[in-house]
Amino acid sequence: MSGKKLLGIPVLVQPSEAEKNRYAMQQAANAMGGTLTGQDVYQRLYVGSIHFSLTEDDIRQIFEPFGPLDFVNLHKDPETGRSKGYAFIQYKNAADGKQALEKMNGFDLAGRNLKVGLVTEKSSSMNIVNLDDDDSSGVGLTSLSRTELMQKLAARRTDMLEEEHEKDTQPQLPLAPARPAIPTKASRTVMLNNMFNPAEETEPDWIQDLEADVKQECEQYGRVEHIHANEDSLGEVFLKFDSVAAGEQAVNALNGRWFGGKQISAVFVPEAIYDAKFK
DNA sequence: CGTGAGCGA
Repeated sequence: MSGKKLLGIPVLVQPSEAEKNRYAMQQAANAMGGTLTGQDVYQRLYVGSIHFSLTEDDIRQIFEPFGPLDFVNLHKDPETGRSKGYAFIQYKNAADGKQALEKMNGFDLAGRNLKVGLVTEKSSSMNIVNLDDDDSSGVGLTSLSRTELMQKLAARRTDMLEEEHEKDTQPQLPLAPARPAIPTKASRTVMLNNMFNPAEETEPDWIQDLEADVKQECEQYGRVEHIHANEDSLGEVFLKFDSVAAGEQAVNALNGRWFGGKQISAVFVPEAIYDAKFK
């Protein structure tokens, strides 16, 4: 499966890591006098290298296709609410967890390779029942991640429609993971965020100047057919390229990059939504 | 300045 492309995204499978963890885990389990059975270890998984813009809900969407989850626990900095990039998840059934580990370890999600492994248990407190009230998906969002969230919600809707469509051909356990609802649906229409702060702008024509600059800068990825900077936002710039490939290049090149002291994000916008916005 | 991988309250 290594090197295979899923959703136009390369998949890297790293069996050595998983294998290492498995050995360590089973030895630990044996040493502990059999508190953990060979099945149990697969229920709880460590998921690392998660893109920082993904929420607990996103993680759930990505891993739930393998089977029902008890909880998803994405670790965040309590101060800022920012993701720390790793999570613990628990499946109701160990067999599902095994599938998830094998299929999702190394999965290139939003530009990062997911690390999925067995949990290295802490010595004490191992049977905390962590019930997860999952309606906290909107807490501590910066204005930047809020727009990304809206992005993802929009993407999720179309995903659900597509999944409905595929339902009759889907087996119980998908061979390949169902399309995760991630902000990575490639399109030629793109939104940049945090490109400017209107409060800091003084020139009367700053918005036009900015559009011209951004357009010129972005022509290296492909022909820019349309651009619009939203002056009532915290730096939104919408771009339509001439091809999906160009949009992908732009997102890959620009997302996370720094631009005049601000870190910008670049996400795909479904073309239909884009068109509806600007007509 | 810049989330590097990271095994939790």
